[in-house]
Amino acid sequence: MISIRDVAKLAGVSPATVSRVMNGTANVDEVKKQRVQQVIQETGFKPNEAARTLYKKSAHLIGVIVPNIENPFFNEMAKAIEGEAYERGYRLTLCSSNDNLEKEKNSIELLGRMNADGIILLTNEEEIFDQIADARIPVVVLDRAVRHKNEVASIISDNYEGGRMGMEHMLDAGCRNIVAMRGPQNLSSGRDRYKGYLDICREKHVKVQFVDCLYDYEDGLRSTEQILREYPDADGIIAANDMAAISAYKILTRHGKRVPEDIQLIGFDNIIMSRLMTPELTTIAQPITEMGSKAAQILIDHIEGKEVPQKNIFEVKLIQRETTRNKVTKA
Amino acid sequence: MISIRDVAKLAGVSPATVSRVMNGTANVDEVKKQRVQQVIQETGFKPNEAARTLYKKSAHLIGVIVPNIENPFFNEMAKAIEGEAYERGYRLTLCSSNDNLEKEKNSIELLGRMNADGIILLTNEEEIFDQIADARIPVVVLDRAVRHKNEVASIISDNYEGGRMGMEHMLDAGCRNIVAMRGPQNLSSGRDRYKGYLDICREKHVKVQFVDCLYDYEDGLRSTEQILREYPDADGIIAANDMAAISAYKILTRHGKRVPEDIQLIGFDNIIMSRLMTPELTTIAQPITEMGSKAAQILIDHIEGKEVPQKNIFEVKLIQRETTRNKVTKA
DNA sequence: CTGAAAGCGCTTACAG
DNA sequence: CTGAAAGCGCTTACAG
Repeated sequence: MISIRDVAKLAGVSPATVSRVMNGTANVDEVKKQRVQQVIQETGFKPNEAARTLYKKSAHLIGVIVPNIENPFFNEMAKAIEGEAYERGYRLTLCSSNDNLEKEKNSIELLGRMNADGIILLTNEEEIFDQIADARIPVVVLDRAVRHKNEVASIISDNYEGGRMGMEHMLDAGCRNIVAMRGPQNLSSGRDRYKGYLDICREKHVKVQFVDCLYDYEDGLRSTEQILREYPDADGIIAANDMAAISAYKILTRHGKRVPEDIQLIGFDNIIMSRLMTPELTTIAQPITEMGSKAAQILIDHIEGKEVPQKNIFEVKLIQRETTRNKVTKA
Repeated sequence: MISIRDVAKLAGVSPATVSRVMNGTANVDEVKKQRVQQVIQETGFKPNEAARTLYKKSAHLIGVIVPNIENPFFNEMAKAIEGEAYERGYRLTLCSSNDNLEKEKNSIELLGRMNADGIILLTNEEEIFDQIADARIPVVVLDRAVRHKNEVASIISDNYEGGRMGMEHMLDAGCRNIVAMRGPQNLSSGRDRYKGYLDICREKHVKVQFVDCLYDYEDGLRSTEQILREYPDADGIIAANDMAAISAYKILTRHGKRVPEDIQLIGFDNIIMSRLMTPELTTIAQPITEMGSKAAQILIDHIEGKEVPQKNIFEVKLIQRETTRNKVTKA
């Protein structure tokens, strides 16, 4: 492999000068600069990042830790993060933790050893923050509201408002017997959505009816069965998220219920799949791509020494599609 | 940050000895070893990977380049790759190229500069191989049949046999007017699936009917419309892949066609979504996870100097679900 | 503007 | 078994 010394020799300058030309880090005599650039061209010299990293203690690397990269929600986030990071000259290294705390910890340790510049965290393990503090790497928390020392910022959408909007829409759509799936209560998104739902119930004097449900397909199946058992006359389901809504649609269909004629259904997130499925899913949209980009942007801004907003809350909005009916005017 | 010299000092040995203890690369006196390990424990010393990389010219890093990480197929592959790589002590850096050749090239160049040990390639840009040759990094090609110099191995499933199986199943299911979506002909998977379909047509004396279709949702929509226009009496569609089948289902439903009563539908790939959708999709399954793992395994084996099989072809199999009917016994 | 020198934090021949 | 030394390939004070 050709090194900076080789280039220097060929161009008749010192390695320091070559470095200065490459990085534009100081003025260099124009003709020498030309010569250096020419030699770089001709030899196809590529600087060794490891050497650079060793000196600068920065690998231009961002670690992204997601619970499961297969999940469309994280997946779309990851894509947005990757896009933004790439634009800014950072690479991304991925860890799909699969709820394996050991793996998460290992990944963070390794990130430290690799001189990663920052971490974007989409998981919720409290324990992990010690590890992060240890590695002394700035972290941006995405879709989670945690408070911790090296946390630079958090990016989240307005789940509370989304919870309200979902319930309001079901009421507007004419549902009179709504059951909510309450999302995981160890996550702020689950808590806030549920709180929004509750507040509308109170304001409109509607009975609170819910079952618990995780954010995944399997548990969506289970909890829909539970709803059908415990609330056989339900005419509306507010799913914990889109994935659970996909499960709900399947179970409802299995039981011969038509959506939205017999029972209406709303999701949360607006993952791509919600639009691909048939019927298309009504849902509360989080701006997933914007949130992912923002996370990368804020982290990199911070890495580069800029001042950065700590709390970043994105608006959600109702996207009405085919699993709920249009607003019915009261008789 | 604490370095190997600090550890050495505290343990009363030389840095070389600490290195030997950490890496188990030579015998070290038992009591010194104990002391070193103790100091490492107490100080929480973590070796700097950049320094190690600089010397060894290996970052224990694998680059994965996919056309689009959002696509469930690549996504599931990526997860499998990540899992295997992690087990073997390699990290993974991700590039979602979005069919941007420039980005792909940049990524590969950067991979070289970062001392990446290998690349797993899921894209099909011919041009890119020059870049790879330039970077002198071994590459394993996944789901693509390309032949090139630094290509260590290729992993692929038996698309030809899958093409045959799909068509045979449609015939068995009682279809008499089948239309195939012919996948992208610049990809071996598209060519081979189509070839399998053709051969069954010939063997069974069935008319060849097809439209062209890319592997994505949008084009699936378009090409299904085309089928309905050009072959209004079709009673079976062989989709280019599962994603296109998802589109087809939507368009068919829009046109008031029931699946499988009026028209039967089969996909290809067995992405997770094919099982989540309602009705569940009949499809030809590729062992996506196994293929991803294998790719990582083979690449790492090669990196570590082992001999490795060049061609790796995985079997496909029919998974009959709800969009086709059971075998009808001939009258 | 520019080069010689030191240093980033490891690893591994080389001697002993 | 073990340490001193050199080297991996850069970057940046420091002098001039």
